[in-house]
Amino acid sequence: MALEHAILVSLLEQPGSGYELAHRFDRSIGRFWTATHQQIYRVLARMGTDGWITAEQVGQYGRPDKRRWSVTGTGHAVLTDWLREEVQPEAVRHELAVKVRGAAFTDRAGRVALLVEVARYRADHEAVLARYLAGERRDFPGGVPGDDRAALQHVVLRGGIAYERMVLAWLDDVLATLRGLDH
Amino acid sequence: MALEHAILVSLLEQPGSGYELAHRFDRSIGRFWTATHQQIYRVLARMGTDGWITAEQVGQYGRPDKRRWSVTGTGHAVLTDWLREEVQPEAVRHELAVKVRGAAFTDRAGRVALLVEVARYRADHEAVLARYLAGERRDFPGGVPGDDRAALQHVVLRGGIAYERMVLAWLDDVLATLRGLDH
DNA sequence: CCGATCATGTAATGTGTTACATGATTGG
DNA sequence: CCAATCATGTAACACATTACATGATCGG
Repeated sequence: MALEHAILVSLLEQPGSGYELAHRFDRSIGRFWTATHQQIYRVLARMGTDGWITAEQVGQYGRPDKRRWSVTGTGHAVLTDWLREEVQPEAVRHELAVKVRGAAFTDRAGRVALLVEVARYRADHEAVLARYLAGERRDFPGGVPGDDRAALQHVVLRGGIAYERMVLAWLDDVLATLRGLDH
Repeated sequence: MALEHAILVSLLEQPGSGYELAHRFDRSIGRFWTATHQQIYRVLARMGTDGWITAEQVGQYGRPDKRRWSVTGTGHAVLTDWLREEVQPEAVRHELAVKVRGAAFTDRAGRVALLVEVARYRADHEAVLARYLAGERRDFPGGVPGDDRAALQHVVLRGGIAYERMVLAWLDDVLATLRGLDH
């Protein structure tokens, strides 16, 4: 219901090709909305025919041509309307929580395997946190807010940082709990 | 990829009908995996034909008959195999974060509307936290762990509590940021 | 010359959502 | 008698994922 809107925000921040958008959805935007390039191309095509965005053909020397999409007046209006709608409760899908409860129904070897996997998963999240903190130092040095756009991007990044810190603390709790089970 | 597994865990904890499962997915399991009754019935049927679960017809006086599903040996084996697989990175979909960044492209009135909506959303999360804490007092009084299953259920609940506290703190940050923008 | 990057897509399948559909009992 | 709860499903559609497909240039 909102990939369109995430794309509108991203193109308003910076016009670009489907390929570039796919990369942003792997990096900055992907922190809070994921999408693959296949999804993005399909939705861009629909948004184009609906008049929310327009493409400008950009010839590049030694590169395939690309289409630089930017948001039209209609697209901007669609976004402002959407911003006024209620925020829907998030659909939660936390696989690890299912596995932790499932650990009650496996043997000692299975629990040890889960413990190892949780430790690996924890390392992934530690790396994500490190990336966020590096991005924060790079893009928001000194903690002084620039313009409104930067202030809003920064508060979203702080959300990502807070999320990762919470996850790491919880994973420590999970590890301690798994270690404390009767074997 | 894992609604089946969430259902296996839930049925191992307690056999029950599709209707009952739908309710659990509205309450306890729904904290970390959401599903509607239509999805659940479809998946239950497939799991039944695959031999992961079996139904026992339960006649009830003054109620429609129901099918009490329970997990077979095959189903249990499917679950233990799945527990050994890698945990996939979660697909993040955080609509509010998109809206916050989108707020850079709307006018003062739109930002005020968003502020009001964030406050409402915050109240929802405060209510969820209160429910979790009440559930914790009810199901895990004194903080003394019972058996393994209770210890695992409790650590998952603590994760939900930590998540809600993190969200509330971040929403305060968002509210302060929105109030601090140049108008 | 080979792998990475740039750039765009189609096709098939799987999953999720919304709407529709039925019918009984219990409690107010 | 009416709304809520128990109980089960189908059908249509929307959305997401995975696999397949192409073809150019740049750097080592």
